Amino acid sequence: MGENKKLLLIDGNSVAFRAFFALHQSLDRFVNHNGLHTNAVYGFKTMLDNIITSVEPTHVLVAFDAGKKTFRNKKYADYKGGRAKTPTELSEQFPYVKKLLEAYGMKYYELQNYEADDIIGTLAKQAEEQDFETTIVTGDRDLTQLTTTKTMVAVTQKGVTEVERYTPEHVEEKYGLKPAQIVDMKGLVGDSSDNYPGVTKVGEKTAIKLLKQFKSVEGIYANIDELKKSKMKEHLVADKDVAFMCKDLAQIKRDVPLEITLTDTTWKGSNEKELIAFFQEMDFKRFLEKLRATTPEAKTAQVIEQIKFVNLTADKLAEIDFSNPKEVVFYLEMLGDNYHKAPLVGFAFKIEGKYYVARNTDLLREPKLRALLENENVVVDLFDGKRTFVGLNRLGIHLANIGFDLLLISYLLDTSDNSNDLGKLARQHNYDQVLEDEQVYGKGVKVKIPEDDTLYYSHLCNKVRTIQALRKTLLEGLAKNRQEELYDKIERPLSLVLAEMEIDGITVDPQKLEEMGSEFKERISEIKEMIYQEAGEKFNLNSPKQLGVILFDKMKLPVIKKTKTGYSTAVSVLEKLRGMAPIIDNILKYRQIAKIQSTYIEGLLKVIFEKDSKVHTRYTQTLTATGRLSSVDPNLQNIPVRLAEGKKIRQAFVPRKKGWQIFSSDYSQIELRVLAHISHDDNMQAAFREGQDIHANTAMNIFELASPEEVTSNMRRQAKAVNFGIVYGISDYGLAQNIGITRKQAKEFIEKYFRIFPGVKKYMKDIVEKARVDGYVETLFKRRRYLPDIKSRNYNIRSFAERTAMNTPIQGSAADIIKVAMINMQKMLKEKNLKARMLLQVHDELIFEAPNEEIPILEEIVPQVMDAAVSLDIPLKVESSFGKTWFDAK
DNA sequence: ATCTTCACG
DNA sequence: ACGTACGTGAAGATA
Repeated sequence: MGENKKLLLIDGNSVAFRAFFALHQSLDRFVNHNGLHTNAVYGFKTMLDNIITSVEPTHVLVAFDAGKKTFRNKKYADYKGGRAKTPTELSEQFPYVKKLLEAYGMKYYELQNYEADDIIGTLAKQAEEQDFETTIVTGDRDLTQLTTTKTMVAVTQKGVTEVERYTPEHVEEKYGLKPAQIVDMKGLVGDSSDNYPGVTKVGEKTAIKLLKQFKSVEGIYANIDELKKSKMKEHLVADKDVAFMCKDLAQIKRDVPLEITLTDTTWKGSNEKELIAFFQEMDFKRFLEKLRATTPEAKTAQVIEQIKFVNLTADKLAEIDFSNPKEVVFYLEMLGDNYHKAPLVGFAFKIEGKYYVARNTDLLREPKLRALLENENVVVDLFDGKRTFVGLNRLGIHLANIGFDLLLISYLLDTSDNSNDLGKLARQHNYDQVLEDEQVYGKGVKVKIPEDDTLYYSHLCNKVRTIQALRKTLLEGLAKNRQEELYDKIERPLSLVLAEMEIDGITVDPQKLEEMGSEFKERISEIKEMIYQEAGEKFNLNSPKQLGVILFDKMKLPVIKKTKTGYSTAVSVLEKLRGMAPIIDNILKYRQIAKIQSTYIEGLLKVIFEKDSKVHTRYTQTLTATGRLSSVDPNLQNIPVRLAEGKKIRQAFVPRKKGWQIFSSDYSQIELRVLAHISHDDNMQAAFREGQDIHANTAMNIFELASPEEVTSNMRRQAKAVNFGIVYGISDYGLAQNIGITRKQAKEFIEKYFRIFPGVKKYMKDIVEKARVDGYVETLFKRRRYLPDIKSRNYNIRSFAERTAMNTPIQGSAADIIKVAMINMQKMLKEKNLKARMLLQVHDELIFEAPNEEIPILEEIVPQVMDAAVSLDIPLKVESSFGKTWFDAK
């Protein structure tokens, strides 16, 4: 029986200290939702996992120091004196380290008047007598004195994951001493962190030499006369009392009157449920996921209270009377991301306290249910209103009144944590009575709806319950942030506007794409041939790695930039190599056309819906950190426009009917106008009020010109880059890179800029300061972005957060403005009974299709509505155009 | 899954 | 001294 007993003893304080300082540089990133620092807990946990894996203990005890004073202070009042106070960021974590241990099912112990060392020493001795194999983990090398053939001491290295294992052999090898002599060495050398001095001028080297000769402190003094006359001898004689006292202090006690026995330290493993709860409290998301993924028991360990539900059928529906419901919580399930075509596989709802659930979504078309969803007086709470609206629309049902949208509100509360999975998101709000879809449906190619009714129906009902459970807290959060208006007046109505735009889709002419495709295909193979000729071999042109070998190894062209994995072959690099070899121009041309071909011709063709020859993008409303939309499947916000070849793609985007036009309006320099508004900069505001060309104006100022006529196109181009730089949170380096000037020149530009626009300079300073104080920045409409990195000690991380602080209110407010315009625009089109449809949003422009006869109306009302979206200190400016394709609307 | 590149505002 | 512009999505290669 004896040979299997393995005891693990951990010096809790020492390991927590090590963990804390090992992760000190990322202190700011380890903060949970309650503002608690968690780096030491995290490091401690990592250490525990490692040591458990390697030791596989049967018994565990974690010892802590109890209070400040111990018996050693009676012997030496200054023991551990002059120590810097434990940082509060660490001391606040000790209770949670203990909580972690409880979840791990590990005993911990502390005893007044003794240090953790002494508890460990005592138990190690007992373990020795009872034939345990013992491992001691600590950050303190003093404990190596406890090393024996049956007791190994693992001392944490720089981090906490690596340890140095001390066996008697290793001690011998490292110091040339027996473990028991470590105390003698301490007595001679002293310990600055424990604040006892040792013998003057005796360090580790001298101490070891002496101990090799005389075995112990006692031995040294018994034979002190044998030593030759030396300064060292004088010190030894003078500090004799000190040496004995220090040895005594360093000696770990092995007979502490413990109230626990080794039997009490028996370890039976961790409590999964408690661990999950604990990780949730700490916001240890990766550990949580790992736990769920790797331990099958974890799934069952998470107790989810079973919901009683009615499995709805047409027959049962007939018996139910939804007398006069005011409110319903509803969830529609689809299998797949693309809700324009994903199979509708089930639904669940709660009404008047009861849950109903079914697989067959056709039931929703039954008059009773349809009436419920289409009733304007019934508020429907849900998760992802846009998705639900589009899904129901496919059943011919028009969802009338959305109340609480869990996904949308969760995003508004914190734009940076934006999961689209209900279960994942619920856990972020500390609610765990629902699984993630991946856990129920699987992932990758194996995704499927469970055949087991109870399992599946419970999951759907759990989702409904989650929506209801989180409603109150999240709405309170919204109120606390004063974001009710942002939700009620902007995001919620916008979700429906977007739904309609997505459902409408935009017509794409596949023949046109095919036509262009075959043309590009020919050119690609021509250029390819030329490149292979010049390279002298064939290779995969799409591989930056292989291209790098050709250019930099074979052709010996100069390396301009490297990436993590090798040579960079990006455009900026190739441009610098231009003229050195004709191959470069061909590569650039190849890249340009290959991109158009693969992404925009082939890519777009793949996503055209057969039945209507349209593409139906999805706008992600809850993704970007700034409040912008994004567009996927296909992305219609990055259709080429800058270069002539790519721009042709736009010829394939056509109106849905003959005799219709594509109409487009865009905000001119909206971000700079927003900046002029929020910075209150007089000069910038004046420039906009006077309707000046802002970039030319900037050029005049930074180049100190007397009149606008002196502004050359190059000056204007550079000034424009400066303006962009300002919006992005300027740095001299970035600007220099961008316009190919020296960093010094860039710096001068920026300084001049700030002299001309002092209000802007002040804004930049103030907003960074605000972010530091509040922890977040806001847009005009109170959209919020948290910036914890702004306090980072890491220059790069902090600088990035500072630029973000400057940029987000600008980019985000511009996003707010166009969102308002979209809502008003859609309303206007309906009120005026126009056939025109709003189809696309590309950050600062709106794209419509309309019959010819409505074009003059749009020309009037679209700019009007966009203009009036918000009232700033300065006017907004909107420019419009139209044509028979998107290409022609320029 | 991650990296690199490149399309857009 | 540090080493970047802000915000996105898609394709293809490579591990």
